[in-house]
Amino acid sequence: MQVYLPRMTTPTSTFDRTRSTGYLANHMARLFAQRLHERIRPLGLAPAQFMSLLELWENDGLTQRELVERLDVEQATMANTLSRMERDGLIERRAHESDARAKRIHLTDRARALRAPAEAAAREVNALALGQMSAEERDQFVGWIKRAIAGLQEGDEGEEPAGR
Amino acid sequence: MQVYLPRMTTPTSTFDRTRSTGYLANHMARLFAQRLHERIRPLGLAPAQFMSLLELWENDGLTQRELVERLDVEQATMANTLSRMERDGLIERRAHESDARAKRIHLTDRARALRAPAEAAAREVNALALGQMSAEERDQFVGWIKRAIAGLQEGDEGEEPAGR
DNA sequence: ATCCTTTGCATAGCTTGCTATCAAATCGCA
DNA sequence: TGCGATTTGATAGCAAGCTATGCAAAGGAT
Repeated sequence: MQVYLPRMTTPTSTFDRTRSTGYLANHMARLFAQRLHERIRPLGLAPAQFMSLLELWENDGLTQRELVERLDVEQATMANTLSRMERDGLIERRAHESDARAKRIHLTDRARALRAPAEAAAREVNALALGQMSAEERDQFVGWIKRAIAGLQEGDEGEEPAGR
Repeated sequence: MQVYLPRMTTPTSTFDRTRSTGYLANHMARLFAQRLHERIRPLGLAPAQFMSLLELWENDGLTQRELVERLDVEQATMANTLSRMERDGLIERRAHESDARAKRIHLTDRARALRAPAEAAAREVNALALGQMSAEERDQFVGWIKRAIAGLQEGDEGEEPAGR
């Protein structure tokens, strides 16, 4: 039954961060990055470099633009990450054969050699997070994250009006 | 039935980032931050400032150390965030009454006034992400994120041996 | 052929995360 | 009492995310 409670001057728990998906997503992502970083640091890698390598290991010679589209980061972010990777001897930027503006990103031998240990590190970190879950639970978890991503992408302010 | 396939020189899809929880968690968190930022930017707020305000709105006068523990970021990160908030007139650092090292963080009127619109923005973003999910699904999703967080925290290398 | 727009990349400047150090204050204990 | 160890906070330096700009090359339309 509904009863009247004395009105508090300060509203309590108006927004509970410990129950906010956005807050928890941020926390979880920071922890993922930390655990990954401590494991790949000995390889001379940082998390965003590993992310870029994941794509380049499969598709050597992509342009910066293609990487940007596949990894969904801003062009400027990718340009800076690639510069650090070039500095560290992981990639080379070679001229594009038919477009003088573009450059093809090619892996060095060093970068190719890091594939197995780096991927093993990432699998280790995923296992930490998913530890107790069954295969079905993991699939459902991943599915929900993907649904959340889709919802957040639709919510983009600058979204193009459909059909253009 | 198991058949032998020709051995590829390059292992294909050794690690599929589109199925990696860590990769997806990073992507989801970036999108959450982007959607939140576009909504609270007009208020003069950035995401980490909002996160700190969530705690200070409930507990004005915490020390930096207390904020660090509650939000699980490094002390240096919090010190810098607080400096920007001070610069922007959101907080004041006042002397602690019994410990000359510590400072109490107090909100300004401006910060207090931003509570309602900022929390509304955050709720909007959460709704974008959770859009179609039922209440039960949301609870389960949040529960799994928390389990992942717990697993990742245990996996901390520098963890203290239990009982010390 | 010549403009104008679009595209690919680089750069500057900002926030937020991290590690590593440092100074000052406090605490604990001999 | 005093001294070493711990604690609190600031600062430097780096990675990686973002927006905003600028430039040169490519493409398109007239």
